Order: sequence, then structure tokens, then C-alpha cells
Amino acid sequence: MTPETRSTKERILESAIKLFSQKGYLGASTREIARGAGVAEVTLFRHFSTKEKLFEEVLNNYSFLPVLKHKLPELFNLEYEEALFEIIRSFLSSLFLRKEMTKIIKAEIFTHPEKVAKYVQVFIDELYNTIAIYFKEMQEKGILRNFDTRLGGRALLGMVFSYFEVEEFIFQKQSSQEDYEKAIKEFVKIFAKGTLK
Amino acid sequence: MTPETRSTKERILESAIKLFSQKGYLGASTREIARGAGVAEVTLFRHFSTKEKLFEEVLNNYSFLPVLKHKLPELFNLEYEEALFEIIRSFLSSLFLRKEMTKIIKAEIFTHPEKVAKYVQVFIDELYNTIAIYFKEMQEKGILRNFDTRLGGRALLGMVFSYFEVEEFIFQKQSSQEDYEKAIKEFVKIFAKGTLK
Amino acid sequence: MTPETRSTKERILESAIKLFSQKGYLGASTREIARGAGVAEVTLFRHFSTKEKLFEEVLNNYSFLPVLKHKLPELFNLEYEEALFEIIRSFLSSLFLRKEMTKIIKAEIFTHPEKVAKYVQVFIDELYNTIAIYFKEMQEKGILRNFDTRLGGRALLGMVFSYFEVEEFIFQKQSSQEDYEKAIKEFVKIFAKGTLK
Amino acid sequence: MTPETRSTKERILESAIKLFSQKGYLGASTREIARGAGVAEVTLFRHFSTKEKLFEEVLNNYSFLPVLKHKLPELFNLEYEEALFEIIRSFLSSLFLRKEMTKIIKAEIFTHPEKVAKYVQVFIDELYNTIAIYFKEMQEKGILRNFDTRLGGRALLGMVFSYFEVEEFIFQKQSSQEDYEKAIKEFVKIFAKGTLK
DNA sequence: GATGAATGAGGTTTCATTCAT
DNA sequence: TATGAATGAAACCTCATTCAT
Repeated sequence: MTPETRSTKERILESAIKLFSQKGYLGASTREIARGAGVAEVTLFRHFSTKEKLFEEVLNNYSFLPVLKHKLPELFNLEYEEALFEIIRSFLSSLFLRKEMTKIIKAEIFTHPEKVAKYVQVFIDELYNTIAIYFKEMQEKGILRNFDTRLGGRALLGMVFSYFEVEEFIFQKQSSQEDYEKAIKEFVKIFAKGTLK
Repeated sequence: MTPETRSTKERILESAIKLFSQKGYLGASTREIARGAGVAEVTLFRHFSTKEKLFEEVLNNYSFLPVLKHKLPELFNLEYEEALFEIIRSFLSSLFLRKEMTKIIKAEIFTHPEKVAKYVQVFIDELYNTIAIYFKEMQEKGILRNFDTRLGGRALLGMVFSYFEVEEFIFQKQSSQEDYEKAIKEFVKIFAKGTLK
Repeated sequence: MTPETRSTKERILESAIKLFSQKGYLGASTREIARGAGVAEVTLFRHFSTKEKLFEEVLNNYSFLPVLKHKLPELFNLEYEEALFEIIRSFLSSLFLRKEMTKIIKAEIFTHPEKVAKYVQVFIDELYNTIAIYFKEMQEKGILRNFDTRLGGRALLGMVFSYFEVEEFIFQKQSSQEDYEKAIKEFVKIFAKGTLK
Repeated sequence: MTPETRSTKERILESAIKLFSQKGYLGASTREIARGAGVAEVTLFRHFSTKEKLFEEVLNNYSFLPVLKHKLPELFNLEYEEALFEIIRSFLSSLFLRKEMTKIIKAEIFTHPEKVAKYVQVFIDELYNTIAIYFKEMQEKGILRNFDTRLGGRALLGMVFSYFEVEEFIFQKQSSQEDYEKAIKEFVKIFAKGTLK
């Protein structure tokens, strides 16, 4: 192994994601990214023929996807409110893990819609559908009242995501675990009461 | 109005907001902005000594603020669900009117936190507080159950804002009036049932 | 008037033609060209949006064209051999005047065929036709024997141009006026004897 | 022959001559040349320490030289016009065979005079002298009139070379065999009539 | 108040070449 | 012999900004 355990390509990708999230696609220069990875600027271009291509690979290499899907079965073993907690917790932890990617997506979705939007659409769609499936089964079991399950999912995640956005990106106030717990508890109560039979 | 009714400064500001929202702060060059306003590049610098200053003036000139506050009194004349509809409608129409500014804020909040974040914080805070006041009174009237009113407000607006974001910016699917109506109806039902006594 | 009599644009064009002819299109950097014109590199790009565009303007600004055409009438007043001398002299002096352009054309015709070839084609074609007209009339007057007049023109100019090429570009031996005179005399004799009745 | 019969070095040389003739010395990158030869870029540098050295070897490996010299004796067995045809044909076929080298020489003679010019000088000189010898003997036999034999050679080849240049490089019009035959016939007629006693 | 002309600094990308294997 | 990985230097070009009018 070389003295650096990660491969050059990986180091560049990491430096890129870090700088893109801090300064945006245009603000992060290839020179900086290369320096951040400890390589010469040319080396970056040997690995990613273009800054655009580097950007695409950043998007592709940090998949959001399969967060919730495989947790679906175990949700049915939980009480409704517990299941909602579990959904939110898994969603939030995914957001925190990929906070930098979230920044990139939010910032670049207007300037690179073809790339960014398409990339997020898949994730979002899958997420909504997964939750919708859970709600539908809960309706069929007679536990939940009748409502559009996909919109229900969007409502639940919307509350959470908006809270996350505002706390982290707008107020930027390193919110405590407790703040989050309190908010989630309130959201779950409202949503549960609002959807149970 | 004829195109030349607006002052040069206004034309530059309009061109700036348009281009900033399309290409981001860095992506929109002063040359383009000037061309968009039909003036020479230098003229832009006569009016705004710096690109940064232009950006600040863009932020300052398009205030989000007083959307909901002065509607507060009339909310109490409405039935609860109707009041929720009214809140959402006024919030949404404000978003649509300032869609371009919303883009700018979302895209630049990471690269210009001092300017953008502070600017939004005031608006958001005011908004949450206004709604909280409404909920608190409704609780005191014994109509609503006990819950953290500010978090309640954040839940309600979160659902709506998230829906708006996803429809307009991620799926970009010129959603119909009906789509929105349907979603709002579902959100209101969930939220109302979840917060009524 | 500014201290420099020639305009900035002209100075850049002159510097460009000089360096293109010395180092070729790729070998002459925009930095050098700008320095040669005494301006900053950016200034070059304000005047010629692109290096390619600069190259095109170099081609367009140094027209070869109307060398022989307007001399046509007076050729008929001369004796045949004298007319041939006149044709060659005017052709050669045009070549010497535009020696640098000739270099550029010869060097770049393979790498920029669309631009360079088309540019020369017009000139060459016009030239051949002009001479052909002279020969045709001389045939009709019964002075010259029957031959393909256009090919005749190409033969005459071919001898001269080849001589010029080899002397100036291959042997590079600052050939004396006398060398040229001697060669031309020989060429004229051969061609005249070869085409007279 | 199978593609791999040629040695690596030969493959690189062939790729080089092809790309130099298409894009010029500067325009053809070592990367492309290596790719064209099916080897890694470094391998090219193993064989030719420098791009310059590669260029020199390209020049040295494709000698123009002994085209006409050994045909000299048989020229005397032919009638004059036939001999002229033969000279031209052998010259032209040599040009066509080495069309790519001709391009390289024409394009690079200004930027690499030391290398290219010297290389061509030898060939040209030899060529002129060979023809001069033929003419001289023909004069001594009393068949040709008195004229500078070397200039005569230059006249003859000049017509042909110029025709070749214009057809192939300027008009680029895949000229038919007949076009060439017709032109040559005309040239020979003019030249023969112009030099016979 | 408005501008045409000019610019230093810095952007991304390509070049020929070297190193280590 | 052949190569994958890395590089300093330099290419073209764009940026926000200033100067003189």
C-alpha cells in the first residue's frame, strides 16, 4: 500500500465534495480541489477529464438511496408512533450523514438541473413510494384512516426536512439532540393523531 | 408601462435578480447583467460599486416580510380549517411571487451565509411567530389541544414548503392548480385533525 | 491622436501576422501577440473574441486580390514578351509584399483548410482567369497558337511561384535581383517560344 | 501482413507521419501519436527521447531522394517529348507517394528551417542537377536550343509542382487521372516547343 | 449619468515529459 | 520492453474592476 491508504481518485473526490459544498460548483476551483487532495492539478484532470465530469462522479459516488426500503418489514412490528419515529430517525440520520451532499444539491439544482435534479428525483420518488407502501398496508389493516398515502408521506417528511433545513442551514445553530427530539415528538404526535382512524 | 419608465438602477436590479436566480451569484457575470439591463458594464459599477454590493441590494430590495402578519386578525373570523387554508394560500402565493428570490436564497445561503442567512432568518422567525400567535389564541379558546405552537407552525409550513420545493425545483413539473389544491387539502386535514382537541 | 498612431486593433493584427508567419498558428501564443502589440492579453480578446477569430481577421485584412485584373488593358499595348514580363513582375511583387501572408497560408492550409483554402481559392481562381482572358484574346488576334489558356496561365505562374518558393523558403538565400531577372528571362523565353504561333 | 508485423518503433513513426501531416508538428500531441500507434505515451519516449527527435526521425526515415537519377540513362532512348513525360510522371508519382511528407515539409519549413529546409535542399538540388544533365546532353546533341539548363529544369518541375499543389492542397478536388494527363500534355507541349531548336 | 477601452488575477485544460515498477 | 500515475509550465479565455472622457 502507498503511504496514503485511500486511492488518489478517492482523495480527489473527497476534496471535491468538501469544497463544492463549501463554495459551490463555480466557487471551488480545480486548483483548490487538487491541493486539498494533495495532488497536482493535472492529476485531477487525468482522473476526471473535466470539472463537470468530476461533479457528476461526486453525485454518483455518494448515493442517497437505500435508506428506508430494507427497513420496511420491521416497521410493521412496531406500534404506529414508534414506526413514525423510526422512519424519521432513519431519514434524519441519512440527512446528517450526507449533509455536505445535501448542500451541494440544494445549491446546484438550479444551475445544473439536468444532472442534479434527475439524480435527486430517483431518490425522492423511491422514498415517497416506500413510505406510501407502509401507510397503505396500515390502512388496509384498518389502523389508519383513509388519505392519499403518498401525500401523507410527503407531509411527514416535509415537516422533518424543513425543520432540518431551517435549523442547519438558515439558523445554523448546531441544534442539540434534545431540540430535535422535541420537534420530532411534536411532529409525530400531530401526524399520528391526524392520520389514525 | 413603457420599458424605459424604470430607472437604470431598477433595470439593473431586475436583470441581476433574474440572472442570479438562473445561474447563481458566481455564474452570472456583471457583463451579462449589464447587457440584460441594456446598459454598459461600467454603468453597473457606477450604481453598485461592487458585485457584492449589487447582490446585497438585490436581497434588500425584494423583501419577503409582511405577508401574513396583517392578515392575523381576520383569521379568527374563519373556521379552523378555513384559517389553515388561508395561511397556506398566503404563504404559497408569496413563494410563487418570489420564486426567483427563493432560488437565490437556496443557492447562495452556503456561500454567503452572513448576508443571506441573516436576511432570511428575520423573515422566517417573524413568520413562525405570527402563526404561533394564532395557534396560541386558538388553544386559549379551547379549540386546539395543547402543543408547542411554534413547532406546530413549523410543521404546517414545512409540509407546504417541502411540497413547493419538490414540485417546483426537483420535479420541475409545472404542477397544476389542482395538484396543489389536492395536496393542501390533504395537509390541512392531517394537520387539523392532529391539532384539534 | 494617441501617442501610437495606429489603432490598438491594427497593432494587434500586425503583431499577429508577424508571429503567425514566424511560428505558425499554434506556435504563436496570444500572450506573445499581445506583448508584440504592446497591450495586455485581455485586450486582444476584447478586440477578437477568439484566437480563431483573430486568425480569420488576419486573413481577411490582407487581401491578395486585385493585383493583375486592372492591369489587363495595358497588357495589350505591350509586345508579347513584354506583357509576360509585366504579368510575372506584378505577380512577384505581390508575393514579396505579402511574403508573410504567403508563409501563413502555406503553413496553415492543412490544419485550417476551411478557412485558408477557401480564402486562397478565390484569389487563385481570379488570377488564373485574368491571365486566361489575356491569352484568349492573343489567340483570337492570331498571335498565339492554340492551347488551353487556363492551363497556360497555370504553367507560367507555376514556374515563377515555384522559383519564388524554392529561393525564399527552401534555399532561403536572399536571392539577388539579378538572379530573379535571369530566371524570369529564361522562363519568359521558354514560355513565349512555346506558345507563339 | 498482420498489423503486428511492424515493430513498435515503426508503428509510432507511421502514426507520427500521419498526424504531423494532418495537424502539424504542434497540433499533433504525443498522446495522440502514441494512441494511433497503439502504445502508451511513455513508450513513445522510450523510443524517441523527445518529440523533436521523433520529428527528425520522421524526416530521416522517409527519404525522397533517388527518384530520377537512375532513370537518367533510359531517358536518352526516348523521343524528347516522351522523355519529358517520363520525367514528369516519375516526379509526380513520387509526390503522390509521399503526399503526407510533402504536407509536413510545406507546413513546418518555417518553424523548423534548420531541420526541414536542409533536408529538402539536398533532394531538390539533386533533382535539378539530374534534369540539368539530361538537358545539357540534349543541347550538345543539337536537339535543344541554348538555355540555362538548371533553370529549364526548374521551369518544367515548377509548372508540375505548382499544378500538384493547387489541385491537391488548395482546391482539394480529388482531380482525375485525366485532368492530370491533360495538364501534363499541355505543359509538355509548351515546354518542348519552348526549348527545342 | 453614462461609456469604450483597457487590465491583473485567476479560471480550466493540454502539453511534453519523468518516476517507479 | 512497456507502462500507469504523476507533474510544471503554459495554453486560451473570462472575471470584476478602473481610467479617461
